[in-house]
Amino acid sequence: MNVEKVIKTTSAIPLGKRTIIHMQLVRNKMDDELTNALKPYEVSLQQFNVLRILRGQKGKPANLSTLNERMVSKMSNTTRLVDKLLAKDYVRREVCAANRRKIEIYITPKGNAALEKMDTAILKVEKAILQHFTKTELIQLNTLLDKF
Amino acid sequence: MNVEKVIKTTSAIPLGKRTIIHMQLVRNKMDDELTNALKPYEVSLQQFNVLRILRGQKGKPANLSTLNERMVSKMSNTTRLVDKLLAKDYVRREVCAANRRKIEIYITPKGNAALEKMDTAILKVEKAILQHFTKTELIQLNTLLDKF
DNA sequence: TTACAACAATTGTATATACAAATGTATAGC
DNA sequence: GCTATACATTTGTATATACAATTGTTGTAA
Repeated sequence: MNVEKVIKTTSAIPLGKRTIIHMQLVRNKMDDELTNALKPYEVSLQQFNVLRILRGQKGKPANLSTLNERMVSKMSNTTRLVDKLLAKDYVRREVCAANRRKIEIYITPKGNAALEKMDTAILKVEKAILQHFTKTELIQLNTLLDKF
Repeated sequence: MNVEKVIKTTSAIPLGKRTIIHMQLVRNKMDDELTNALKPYEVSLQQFNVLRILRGQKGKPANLSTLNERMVSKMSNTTRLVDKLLAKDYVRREVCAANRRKIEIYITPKGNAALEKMDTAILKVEKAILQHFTKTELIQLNTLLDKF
């Protein structure tokens, strides 16, 4: 992906600015492709992320603030996001018996089954996105990203 | 920035997935900081981007589809974005005489003056974001990003 | 010249997100 | 036990974005 071509500019961009724009362009592209892959399953990237977190709990519930902490893109409004998953029967919510302020959220078998299908679609896109990278390059990239 | 810490997970993430998450995290962070830097000027990152494009036109107007092509994050609704800039007197819009379907958009002196102040704020944030990178590392990062 | 397709921008509508305020619950200090 | 404070979630509201349909304009081919 060439920055100058994508934003159709001829003038030279300073290295710092270029790097920042580059990061934005790549993430836009990634998000587009991931979102499209999820479209047939009618879940957003955020919802998919929450389902993955819940699966990672291995039966243990997660409450809203925990979900929010672990989400890739934090958002102020996890309640309404979970509402959407609830409407699809992908999650179950219960008031925590020990602390009635907390809400415990579980993934349902239906949610798990849907998630498995999404996994396949996502994995395919991930491979496509990273197809031009060798393992060494990916490690190198991760090392550089750590510096942010 | 450590992926595992940010999303508070202990389980190992496969290299590919980790890279993609990493990119998202970094861009979230960058966008947050850039958006905050622009907050005092009451413009969004998108609006700032449009102003910069218009300045780059050096007096020549840009129409909406041109703006959209050059924006870092393309969006379907450039009309309303320009409406906002218009409301602040940062831009001027005219129907193109040669092709009345087209709208010509110019940055105003007021827009230019505001943009200059924003530049300073943005430059400061850009430096902060990239403070841990050497020039060589930035070049290396850009080369890797080209592979997407 | 008229009919039709392509183009450029705008508008309508649904959905998503950000931010602040409100609700209900638990905890700590007196 | 009572009050104030902190906590966890929910709700209200404004703003942003995505997507489709519409409007007005131009170019073209019969």
